[in-house]
Amino acid sequence: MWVLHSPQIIQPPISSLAVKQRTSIIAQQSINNTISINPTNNNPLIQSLCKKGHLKQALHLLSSEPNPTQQTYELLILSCSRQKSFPDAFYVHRNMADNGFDQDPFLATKLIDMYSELECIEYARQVFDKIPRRTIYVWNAILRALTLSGYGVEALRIYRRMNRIGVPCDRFTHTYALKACVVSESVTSLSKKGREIHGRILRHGYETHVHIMTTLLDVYAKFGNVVYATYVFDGMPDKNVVSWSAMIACYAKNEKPFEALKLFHEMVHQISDLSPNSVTMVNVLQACAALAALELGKLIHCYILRRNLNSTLPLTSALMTLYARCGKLEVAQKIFDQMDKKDVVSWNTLISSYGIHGFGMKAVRIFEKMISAGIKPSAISFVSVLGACSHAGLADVGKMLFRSMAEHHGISPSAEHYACLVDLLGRSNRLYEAAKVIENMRIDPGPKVWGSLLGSCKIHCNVELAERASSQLFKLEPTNAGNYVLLADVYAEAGMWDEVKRVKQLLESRGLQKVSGRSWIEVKRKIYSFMSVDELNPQIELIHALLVELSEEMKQQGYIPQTKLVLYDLEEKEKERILLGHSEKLALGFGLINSSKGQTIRITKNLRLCEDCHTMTKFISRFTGREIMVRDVNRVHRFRDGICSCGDYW
DNA sequence: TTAGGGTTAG
Repeated sequence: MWVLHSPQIIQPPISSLAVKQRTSIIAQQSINNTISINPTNNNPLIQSLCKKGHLKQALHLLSSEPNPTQQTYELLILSCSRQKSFPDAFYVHRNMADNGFDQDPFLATKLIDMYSELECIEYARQVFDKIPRRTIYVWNAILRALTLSGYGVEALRIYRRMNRIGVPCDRFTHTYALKACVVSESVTSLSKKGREIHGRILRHGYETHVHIMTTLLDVYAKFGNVVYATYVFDGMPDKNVVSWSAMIACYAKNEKPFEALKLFHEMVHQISDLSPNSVTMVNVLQACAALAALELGKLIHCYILRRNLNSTLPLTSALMTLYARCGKLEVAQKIFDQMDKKDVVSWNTLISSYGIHGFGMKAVRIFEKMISAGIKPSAISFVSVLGACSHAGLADVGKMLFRSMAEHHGISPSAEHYACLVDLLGRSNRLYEAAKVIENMRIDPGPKVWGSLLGSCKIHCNVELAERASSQLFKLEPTNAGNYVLLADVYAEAGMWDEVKRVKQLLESRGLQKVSGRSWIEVKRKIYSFMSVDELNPQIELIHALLVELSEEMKQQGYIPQTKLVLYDLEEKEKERILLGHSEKLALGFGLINSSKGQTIRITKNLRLCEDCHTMTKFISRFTGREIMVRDVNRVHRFRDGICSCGDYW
């Protein structure tokens, strides 16, 4: 799999102009009296030129230096890395080989780092292979290089080899090996690998080492294993701001935003010698964004300003996301406008912010503006802009952008991009076109692509394609209960109750449980959580009474409860009762009771907003004169005066 | 000579 090239192809460009330049530089340095010149030893001058960033001149001197030293090569290598110059790097490497330095273990480490920096991992591997005497630095360098380049499996193979042949690993080796576990495709096997490394770390007595244990915690977090991550965190005798931030990140990214906020609170109020930094705050903002906790998020924003924490690019993007996901698109835009420096992530954040609010064309315009501003779109830029087209029903614009990815931007569409395209076409009820896209895919359509098709089949009730998609999904993700529920939804919509029963039996026989609908609402800076048919809230009776009253009022105005959405063979009345118990309706009822008239009601839901809840929320917004925002798993819905910003397309 | 936590989408 490694492409081997001989480092003897590229010749250094030496011209008479270069010789003149060299003479002139020596003269200038001499006049400035900064460097003492020894005509038989160019090493000090080469080193000085490297330190000052004059790589080309340094290289011209190297060509006539008969005895380059190790330090000279070290600085040249560093300079090539900094200037990202592959031909120069190659030239230095060749020169080293000519002078017998290419097998020096110290310089080999530097060469591996350099090739890694230049994204030429095959050359790094070649350097490693040719070193007869490998110090632990050399082993660690190749582990680091492979991991940074995404070759996690290769890195772990080397780690295994080290253990097999008895190379004594140090604390860096374990850290790199742990990180290698994360950068790979096969999550299951590597999760097991992580546990093996965990065991080895304990056997080597590193259980109190803060760097290693924080990395270990982070690896478990990235595999979604919150229990193991918490176990590692709790067992750490010394925790610093990085360990705390990693644990907060673990909760924030694994759908445990309450735990993330609780841990942050503990960090601030109970650990006196630790101060949160901007990285900590990024994770805290993510937790607020997940809950659409605007008031709490504003408090956190004030905390950041008061503590004068560095407004780094990630922190600013996290703030934009917070406001956008809480429905405050204009604030996100304002933050973006005030940024001195913007990177591709800042632009992506703005694109997706407009996207989730349903402003598809605006998102496309921002995407174009980003390109005009000289920012190269990333793979995520396309996910963002295609997602924005999908939310707004801009199927043809999205198709055009999809084509432009490879044609104009040199990005090969990944399964995620195909999933966006399938979603885009599927939602627009171009289901057979979407299925055709899957048929013609050059890469393996993974669960995301089939999942997109199944999701669209649910919206447009297409039994044939839903069966096709779900048969694939049942093979690819046999334990994902959501796929069974979607298929059952399609059958229920089509009135195929025997099939509904069969799918539900399949779900039960496999011991799976569907993800319960959950909604959150923030009232007076406190967040309240609701589940369907919630009996825990002390105001539940009051909420039910209010919802029944509103429902009756709606019926008089022509509303028909969409009882077909209830997957149980029950009496109509009972189905209506179940519909009224949906978590988003309970949260809405709670919001109506506990907030004053001028306030916007903000609700978050962990799944797609149900059609009946959508209809009812539209009505309530008009009937009560309230502005209601519901952010579901896909997008933001703003209900005002009986109309939703999604235009009933979501 | 080397090290840990961060933003965007789905």
